[in-house]
Amino acid sequence: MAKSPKISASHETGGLIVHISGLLPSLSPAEQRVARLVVADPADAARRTITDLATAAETSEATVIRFCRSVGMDGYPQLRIRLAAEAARRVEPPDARVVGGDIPPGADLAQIIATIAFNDARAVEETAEQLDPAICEQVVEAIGAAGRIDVYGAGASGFVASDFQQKLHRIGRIAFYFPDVHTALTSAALLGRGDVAVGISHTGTTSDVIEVLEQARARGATTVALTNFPRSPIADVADHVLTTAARETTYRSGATASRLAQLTVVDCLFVGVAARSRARTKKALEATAEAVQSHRVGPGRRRG
Amino acid sequence: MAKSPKISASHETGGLIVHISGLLPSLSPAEQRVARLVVADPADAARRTITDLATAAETSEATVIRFCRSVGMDGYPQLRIRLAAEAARRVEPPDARVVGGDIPPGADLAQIIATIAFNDARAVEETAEQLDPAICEQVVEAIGAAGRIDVYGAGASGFVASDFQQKLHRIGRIAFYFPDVHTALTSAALLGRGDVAVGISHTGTTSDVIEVLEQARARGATTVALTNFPRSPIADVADHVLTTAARETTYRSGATASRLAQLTVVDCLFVGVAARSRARTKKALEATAEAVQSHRVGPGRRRG
DNA sequence: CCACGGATGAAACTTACTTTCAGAGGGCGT
DNA sequence: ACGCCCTCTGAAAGTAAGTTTCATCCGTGG
Repeated sequence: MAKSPKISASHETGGLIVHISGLLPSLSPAEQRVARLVVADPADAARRTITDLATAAETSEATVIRFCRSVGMDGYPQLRIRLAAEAARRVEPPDARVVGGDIPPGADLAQIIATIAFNDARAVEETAEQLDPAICEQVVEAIGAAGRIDVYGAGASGFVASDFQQKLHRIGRIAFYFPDVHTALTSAALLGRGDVAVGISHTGTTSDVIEVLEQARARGATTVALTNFPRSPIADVADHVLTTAARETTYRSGATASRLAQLTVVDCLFVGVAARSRARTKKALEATAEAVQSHRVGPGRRRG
Repeated sequence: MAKSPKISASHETGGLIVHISGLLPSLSPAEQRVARLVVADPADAARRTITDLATAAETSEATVIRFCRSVGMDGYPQLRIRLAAEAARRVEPPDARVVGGDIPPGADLAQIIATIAFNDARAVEETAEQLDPAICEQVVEAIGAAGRIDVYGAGASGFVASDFQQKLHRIGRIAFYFPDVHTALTSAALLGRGDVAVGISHTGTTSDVIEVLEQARARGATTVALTNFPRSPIADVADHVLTTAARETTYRSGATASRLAQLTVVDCLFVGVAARSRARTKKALEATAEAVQSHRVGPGRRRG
């Protein structure tokens, strides 16, 4: 019977529900009815108004307030918020997403979205984890000091290469990308000491890219490879090897996860280079942003 | 005209904060002040009373209510609860990685990598969370049944557009991408009922893309917009609006996070379309893979 | 049996939330 | 340029929610 109201409930950012169940026997009957409702479905309780909850517990609002105080809350709104938070936290992670696996034949869009997003996000995170900052640093240094940067890539990796080129260009670096192998070879032949050549190939076996990188290296340029497989042939012709960490789902050989991983690496390099010369970079970025301004229309608030 | 597209506000069980940031530019100034407070610290906002929040945002309670309605809530209490839930669910990043924020001036490569990867992964996850499967389904249906698909995008979004085109093409769909506005317009003019036009623009304000999409729609094609801002002008010319959820770091206006988010959406659509006709798709993929085989060298693929 | 004290709900009260309304300001067509 | 219209905005009125007070009820111990 010994009843001590207002149990110090200071620290439980977490187990509010647990805390309440613990206090349950020490509560008065009417308060217990409230408590049971709350414990049974916190999320639902959070949605109710105090009057509503009181009615559901077959008691008065006053008792609900007393209950709030009994479990250490200031008042009903605070309880509500805590309950909402609590309920949100105990949401189980969505159902079985096959890591790196294939999409099941009968999958609906929701499943597909969950699976893809999961794998994509994983690829990005894991790539970042295994990326060697020291090597990145060297590459950033080289690019930052380069007279000229060539970026090579074929097929899917071509997009990434092109993207990198555009980014570098945008901050005032002299960078090139060539969709065509022959042109790329020509360009590589004109590189020299102090220049940088970046070859991107997911498999690391794309002969075109390897060939071009080889040429660049022979001319004295610093060569960088970006691939998912560190011991693939492309590594043999690169001074610095950066790796992605994508486990590709067979079905989508469009290789999106790997491309996202590549883009992340490219982005890191880009920011690294940009950070080296902040002022100059900022100016360049602003100038380029301004340049496309006339091709934008007003923000357009619709909503009748 | 006035076929108003469905803004996927319905499906936000998850990314309320993200949803709000997407809507931010379409809000009125006073509401934006409120929104910014909310986005900056949801947990704190949930603790405040409406009067308190209004004061903090230097506006009136009425505006806060308007804000609640603008983002799809019934009223302030509901917003509070949702915010509390949201805040509880999000695990704070261990060290000070400024979410969506800028890279600190003195940052070393390791920090840069961590920050970028975090934001990139976040963008992918949050995009998937708020993506409406029902709308995706409609888009997939349309594309699957389309006689022809045009994909439009300018600048950074151009890469994504081009990527989507390539993917569709690879599974045997008739798809086009045009780097040039005039060519794109010409193509759009030749679309008709049953065809699909996809416009990609992060800001949703790229006039070139909007114009082309408008043209396509006028010719009877089904139009799809992919943007970060659901109430931007591009939404007005689209039958279906798909949204990404990237909070862009100012420094890297290369807009990588948003591009990753876009690629994720594109990938979902791609897999969705591919899944519709599995056998045919698989055959096409294998054929295209074989075609580039001769451009691959040696063993490469270590690790199994 | 009465005095006492905790438990409880009705009602008064306060605070928070919501709606209404009119003024300010900005854009657009004439 | 002018005036119209439409949107944004906060003040104030109005409503609903939350909180306090207090009288009552009921069981308990003197």
